[in-house]
Amino acid sequence: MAPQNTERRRVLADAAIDVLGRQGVHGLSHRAVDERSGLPAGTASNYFRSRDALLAAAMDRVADLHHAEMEAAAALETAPIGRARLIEMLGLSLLAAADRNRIRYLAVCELSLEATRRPALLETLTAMNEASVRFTCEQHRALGLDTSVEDVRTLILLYGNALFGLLTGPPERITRETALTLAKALVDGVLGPSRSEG
Amino acid sequence: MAPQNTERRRVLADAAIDVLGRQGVHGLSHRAVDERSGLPAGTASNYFRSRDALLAAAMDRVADLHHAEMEAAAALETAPIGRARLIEMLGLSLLAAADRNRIRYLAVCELSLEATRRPALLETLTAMNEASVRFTCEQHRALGLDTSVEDVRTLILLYGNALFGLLTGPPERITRETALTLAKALVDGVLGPSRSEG
DNA sequence: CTCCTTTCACTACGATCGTTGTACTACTGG
DNA sequence: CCAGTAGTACAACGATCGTAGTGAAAGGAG
Repeated sequence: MAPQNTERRRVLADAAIDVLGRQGVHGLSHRAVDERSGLPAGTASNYFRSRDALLAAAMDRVADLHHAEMEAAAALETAPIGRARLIEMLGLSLLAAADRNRIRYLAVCELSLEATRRPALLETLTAMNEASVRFTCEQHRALGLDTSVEDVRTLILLYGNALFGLLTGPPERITRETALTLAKALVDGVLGPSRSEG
Repeated sequence: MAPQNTERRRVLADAAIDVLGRQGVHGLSHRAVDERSGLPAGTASNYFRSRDALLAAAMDRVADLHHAEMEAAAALETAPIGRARLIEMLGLSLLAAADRNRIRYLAVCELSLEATRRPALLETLTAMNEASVRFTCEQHRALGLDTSVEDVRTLILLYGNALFGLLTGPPERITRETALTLAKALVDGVLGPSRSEG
């Protein structure tokens, strides 16, 4: 029977994300995950009996990490903020994702593309996106911004994909400056130039 | 010796793009390209002796197609245009890429991600991007818009990646309406709200 | 202690992969 | 007509893949 040990499953899922980010979908195999995790050979195939299951585990784990990060970021900011501060927050978050968490978000890109062909992945991916939208909506309200749901959706779509551009482009373009420029373009473009400057 | 027959190389490269778009990088193999192209088994491995060469061929071909398409689109519009028309052009181009040419641009996304780990691919990819930037600059000038090089660069980065979002998201969101909304956000965000309405 | 169930490490199998090599075919100039 | 050359089809190699199975360890029940 397939073992349930959650801690090991987590370790394996993290290793899978690492492999995805570094070697891409083509590099993901049970054996590669075994090596990356440092666990004995055969362990990955033992916990996730198929490659599909491995992919799904990586996707789930990535969604969890993403949610945790969102909540952590939200906890830092509670008082109402203005347009300028919103841009800064978005820009810094963009930079962190492209720089510090580069490998993980590269894995997200790989998984997003893979989800195109795997309904199961697409499901948790869109769920993750919907959660982001809901969460960001609440967050905007808490910060005193009355952004519409549709605008938030557009903002998140553009944000996620500016990230893709940053990740796949020349690495030297991953700077605080570029990230802030992008964030400003996103916010100004979606919310309008300066409807509620504060 | 490796055969030079350009026509066959083109057919094989097109088949490789098709495989990339439909099955992803993981699905790309000499044999898969043979099947997709309808050519006899072994042909792909004959023309492109390694998988790397196959990937590079797909990348080159994609760049060629992209350039051809840009020039074709440019030929349709010669007189000066205003902000509104620019948004419409961008939006329709976005829609076409996500809908009509879906498979090909999915392949571009796969290749972009792969380029992260393959310097050779990254080279032609950034060359393709630079060409787009230069081309778009000239085009903007010809259309009576004085967009700065940096703004064009940002615009193209966001454009290319809004495309990623459209491609990887739920298919039902690929509509003329969404495309135009995105285009408007891009233009307004990068160029400012309405500095030179016309 | 003994038995039994659960968890785990490890092995084995067929299939497919990337790659290279070899034989057939269709032209070239003589 | 016959070499010689370039292009093509096809076969074969070891390596790796995805998956399933098997036997050992661990831990609780009687």
